[in-house]
Amino acid sequence: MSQHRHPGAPGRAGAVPALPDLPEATVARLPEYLRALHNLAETGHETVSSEGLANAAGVNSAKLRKDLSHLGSYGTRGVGYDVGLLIDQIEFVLGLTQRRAVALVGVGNLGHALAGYDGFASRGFRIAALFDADPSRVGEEISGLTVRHVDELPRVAAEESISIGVIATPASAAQAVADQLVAVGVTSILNFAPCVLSVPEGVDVRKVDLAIELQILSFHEHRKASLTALPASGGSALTALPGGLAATDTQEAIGT
Amino acid sequence: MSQHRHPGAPGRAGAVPALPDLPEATVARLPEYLRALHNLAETGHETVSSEGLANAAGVNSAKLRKDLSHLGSYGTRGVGYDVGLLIDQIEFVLGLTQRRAVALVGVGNLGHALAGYDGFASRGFRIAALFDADPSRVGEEISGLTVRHVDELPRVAAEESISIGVIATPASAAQAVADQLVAVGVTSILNFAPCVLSVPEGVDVRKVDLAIELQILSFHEHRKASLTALPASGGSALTALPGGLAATDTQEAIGT
DNA sequence: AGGCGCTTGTGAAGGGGTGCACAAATCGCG
DNA sequence: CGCGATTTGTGCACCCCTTCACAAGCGCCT
Repeated sequence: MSQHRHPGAPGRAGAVPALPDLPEATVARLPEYLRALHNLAETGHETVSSEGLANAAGVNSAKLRKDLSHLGSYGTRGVGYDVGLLIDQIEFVLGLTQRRAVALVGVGNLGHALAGYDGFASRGFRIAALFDADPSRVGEEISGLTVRHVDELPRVAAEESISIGVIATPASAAQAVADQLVAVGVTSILNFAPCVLSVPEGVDVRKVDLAIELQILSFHEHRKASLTALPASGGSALTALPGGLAATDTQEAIGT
Repeated sequence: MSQHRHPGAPGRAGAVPALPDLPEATVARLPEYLRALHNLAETGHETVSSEGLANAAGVNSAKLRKDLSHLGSYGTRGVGYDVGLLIDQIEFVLGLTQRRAVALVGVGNLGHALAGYDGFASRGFRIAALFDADPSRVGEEISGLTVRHVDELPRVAAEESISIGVIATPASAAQAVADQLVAVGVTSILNFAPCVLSVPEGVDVRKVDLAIELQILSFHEHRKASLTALPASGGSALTALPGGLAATDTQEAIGT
């Protein structure tokens, strides 16, 4: 692999640039490894082999080794990886050494659930503020936080250092909210509204659309149904799956 | 809902299987196109160019054309695509001509929100039943549905034809629920629990992990921050990493 | 009728990701 | 102290996907 570094490191040999630029696919898997590692740590494991960790994370072991090699992590040949060390490394690379503040806009059905979701807190995030445009919702208390009007966003952003904005509004309001978030300096947005957001360069948007996931499953369901209605010998789609590796091939690549 | 319009069905006798097998990446984008098309239809558009639709869906126009060509859809050169026709074609391919029944297991924080999410109903799905293992939750009414105990799943599955199972339980319960779903014949599962599910071949699992999305954003946020604070500052946070990311290995082979 | 502008559909090139297979490295044990 | 068992790190080949660029097709206008 050509280890081309950024063009701006002339003199210094050995001076390591800020972060290795990881393949996007690797980045998407690191959180999964991290979760598996925490499980292992809690059950008392001190080291783990690539095979074991890959298994726990639901991926191929070669892929896992390549992923970890990208971030320069050293395992020990013949032994495996040090669980604690690996956790620290991945958390550092993912920028989780600081607890990031999240602003959640839209406390409807979904927003309520997100505000109360303890999976955020347990994995390095802190919901710092809740917003809604509906005056009748402002003032409501959810999970110890008071809902504020979205117009207060600038003031709150000045106090707290908002790292990520989460949009859980109806689609019709999402773009306006995104604009407001960008205006107060938020450069990472997680969008639950079913619509395309346009944002300036340098702002990252990830989208989660619950209905889309169902529609993708629906496609496979439809395909499976149309296959069983096909050839003779009652083979059924289960035995007729193509290629060698039919198992769990959907369990990945969400997003991008 | 519309009729049965199989792409290329008339005239071609048996040579073509019921469904073209689309690239997975294409399948994942079709729902996005569908949503954009519905928006266009509501605003009175009868046709749309690949450029226009690609724009509305947030993708490259060449990619969109290739995607649509995969499902045999005809646009008209010089004009574009017929919006209504394209909607029918995509809905057929995705298996949305029937309204699919969804069983939701786990009515905690997230499950509540999913049960009330109207984005499902508006896009071809019907939540047919709610389940939970907690007896204190059984009997509760949510969005017009009564929560039943998860042990009733077999009986309900016998009445309703469950197409997709959604798991919104804690991670500790997810595998058991998945097993139960598989046992009653569900072959598509959407998993919100942060864990890896193992299922038999032929069962599709898609996973949505809200915290993972935040962690991916956190990575990019971290990277952006480390880039702006770049050149002369030798230290950076790198040295804070236990074990160090000493990627100083110049182990490049002699190649070329 | 014929030409012109617009748009689709696709061949081909390039990039990225995946998985295999193996050499290199490390540990434990005799 | 050296050997074998074990496991990492990675070169390589393959495959999928993306993107460009362009010929072919269609409607409209003259």
